[in-house]
Amino acid sequence: MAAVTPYTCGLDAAADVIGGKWKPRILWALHHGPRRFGELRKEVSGVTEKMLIQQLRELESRDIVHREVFHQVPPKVEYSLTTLGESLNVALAPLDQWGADHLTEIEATRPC
Amino acid sequence: MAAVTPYTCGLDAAADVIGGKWKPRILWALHHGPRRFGELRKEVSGVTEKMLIQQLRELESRDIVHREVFHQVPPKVEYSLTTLGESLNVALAPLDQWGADHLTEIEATRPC
DNA sequence: TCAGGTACTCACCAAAAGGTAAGTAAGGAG
DNA sequence: CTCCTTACTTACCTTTTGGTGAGTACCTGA
Repeated sequence: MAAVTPYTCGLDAAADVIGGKWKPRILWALHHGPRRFGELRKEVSGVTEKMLIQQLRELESRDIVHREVFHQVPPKVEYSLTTLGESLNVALAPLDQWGADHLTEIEATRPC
Repeated sequence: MAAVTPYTCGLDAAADVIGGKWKPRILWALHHGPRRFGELRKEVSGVTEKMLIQQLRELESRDIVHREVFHQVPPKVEYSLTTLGESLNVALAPLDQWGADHLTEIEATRPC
């Protein structure tokens, strides 16, 4: 019998979902409520439009974020967390806390 | 005033530590106690020697895992979690749980 | 003398991820 | 008729990450 899942544990699966340079920051930004594309671009500083869209699309296809288009000119698109996305953020909270708690150590051992 | 930290939140810092294709699985394998290099190679199925060492070295430099050499022939090296590593694993537990809980959805929306 | 077992180490290559810069669409304002 | 805003989209390039396969060091036991 071959493995039914490509993942070896839940952590493995979760890592697949939040993997990518900008996803944690996007998730964190959306934690405070729906955001427009342009707002996210500002809040997630350093991200380019291409990367932001790419990551949002991936999160959308994973049903982590919801995309709502308002048919206006100029266009308006709002991104928000789905129920699944909110539960993911809840699971992410302890990790965020860990990172905050050990920020000094983490920075001290940062490569380069 | 420039930012003092390269990280924008704890999650960002944590992601930097656990980033890499094999780190979550290595961490999970070490959760059950110290492991020799050869044991990890078997438990983390699919990993090559080069990648395993590389990731272990990174975790070691971040003070997440401890490396202990036994001066024998043939050589024996044991890897185990440090206190920091254990606390990281604790923070990772909810994420693992989330992944396990939503395995079906995650698989269903997997690209390719 | 030589194979065996363990933990690496290295040179080289392939693939994936990320970055840059320019362009598109749509309609309202001037 | 042109500019403005917003949210993308595309082509192309660079960087990072991961993979392959071979080689090394060490002592032991046959």
